[in-house]
Amino acid sequence: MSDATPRRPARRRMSRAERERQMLDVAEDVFGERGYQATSMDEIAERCGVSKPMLYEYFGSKDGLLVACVGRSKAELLDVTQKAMAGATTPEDILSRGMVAYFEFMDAHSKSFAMLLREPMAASAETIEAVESTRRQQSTLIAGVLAMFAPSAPAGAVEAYTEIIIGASERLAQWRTRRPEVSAQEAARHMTDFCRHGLSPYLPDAGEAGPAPR
Amino acid sequence: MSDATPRRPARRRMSRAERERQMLDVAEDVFGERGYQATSMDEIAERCGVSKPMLYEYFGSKDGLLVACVGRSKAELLDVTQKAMAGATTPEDILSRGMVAYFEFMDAHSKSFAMLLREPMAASAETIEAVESTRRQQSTLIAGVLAMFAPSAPAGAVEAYTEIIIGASERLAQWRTRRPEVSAQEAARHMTDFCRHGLSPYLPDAGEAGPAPR
DNA sequence: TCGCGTAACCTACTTCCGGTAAGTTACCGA
DNA sequence: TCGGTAACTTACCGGAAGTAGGTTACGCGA
Repeated sequence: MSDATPRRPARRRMSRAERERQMLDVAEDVFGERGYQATSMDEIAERCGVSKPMLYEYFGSKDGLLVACVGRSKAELLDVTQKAMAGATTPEDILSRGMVAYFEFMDAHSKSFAMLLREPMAASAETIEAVESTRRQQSTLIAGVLAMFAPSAPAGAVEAYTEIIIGASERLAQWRTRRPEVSAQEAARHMTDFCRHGLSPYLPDAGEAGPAPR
Repeated sequence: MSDATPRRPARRRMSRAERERQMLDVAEDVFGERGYQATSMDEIAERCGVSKPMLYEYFGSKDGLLVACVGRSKAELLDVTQKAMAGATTPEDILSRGMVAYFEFMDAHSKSFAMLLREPMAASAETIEAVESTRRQQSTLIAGVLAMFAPSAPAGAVEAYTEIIIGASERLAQWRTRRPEVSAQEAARHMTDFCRHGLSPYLPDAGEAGPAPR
């Protein structure tokens, strides 16, 4: 009556690499569902069909697990955005394609990335550093594009503009999680329009075009 | 040898309002120093010269305490930015003064606000909501300005631009914590320049001015 | 096909911290 | 001076991160 099923259907042994990938998949899901704080290592372990010490064997700590998740996505994000920008020629096109790829990546990882943008926090300096490192990676990409197409811009401005673009992109990505009817293309268009001309088309003429004076 | 001092110098009774203010001051400090996660309620209690249950008496939970801190700053931020913008007339001036006030506010609360921007997360939905509420407050302010000076802009764009400005501001504020040599005025100027004309002054002509086509 | 080394895995614990129940002290007004 | 109440405390609970040490099963050579 009791154990007609030996109760060991899903629990099979796996190689290190295989188990590691599974753990990362599960962790990304659970972190995305519950948020970092509310996620317990026991739950991740259980969903993996494995006991808690295995997670510590593989990732050292709860932070370590999150950092590993971030690290995996980081590589993917760079790959996706770089490939998207590769085909373009004009600055507008580069920015536009890059932004579309960025927003589409966020769609694919919406749950877990929304968490990262919303709550990078909780955790250790290491986690923050991992997220910042992802930002730096994207910043480098953007700064390169800016330097290439706007060689006349002062260095300080390039750096500031890079930060502006990063911050704006992340905020727009979060906004889209609350406004799912806004497509990745629309969001990217808002972004490129704003970057291209800023608010000048809508403002009363006060100084016309040309590099900002003073 | 042991207790020549009766060891009760700071520990005095206080009225509810007085104690509450002190707790918020201490909590803002400690959260700013250690980050949310790494801060223990015991430490805040000790620094207040009071026992832990008092904190729970006053704020209900660790989250509640953080939310109260955020709430207090929220009012101050709105006040400061609104007052700064009051004297201006042109859109550029409004934006510029608002941004300077914002960055100066961040300087004054640098530790704790850097934490909020860096790690809004850790905590509950309530905490996130408190931070988002602060953003909404500032968004309303910005959207109002946009609507007033750019009535021709489509509604969808206004909303998106508001998000862009919020995200960009926060990111620039964080950037300044790593680049202390950048003054609030400089950062504000980068922001206003970018908003006014975007990248167009630096880009090769591809379509001139006018509202973004397509 | 038998054994044996090792990599995958588990049970059972400690510690730390958020949160709470129930009791104690000191101020204030009558 | 004395009682009521607001401010405050000690001493605890439960849950989750992290760990020590032992166990199982798979691969592989003889």
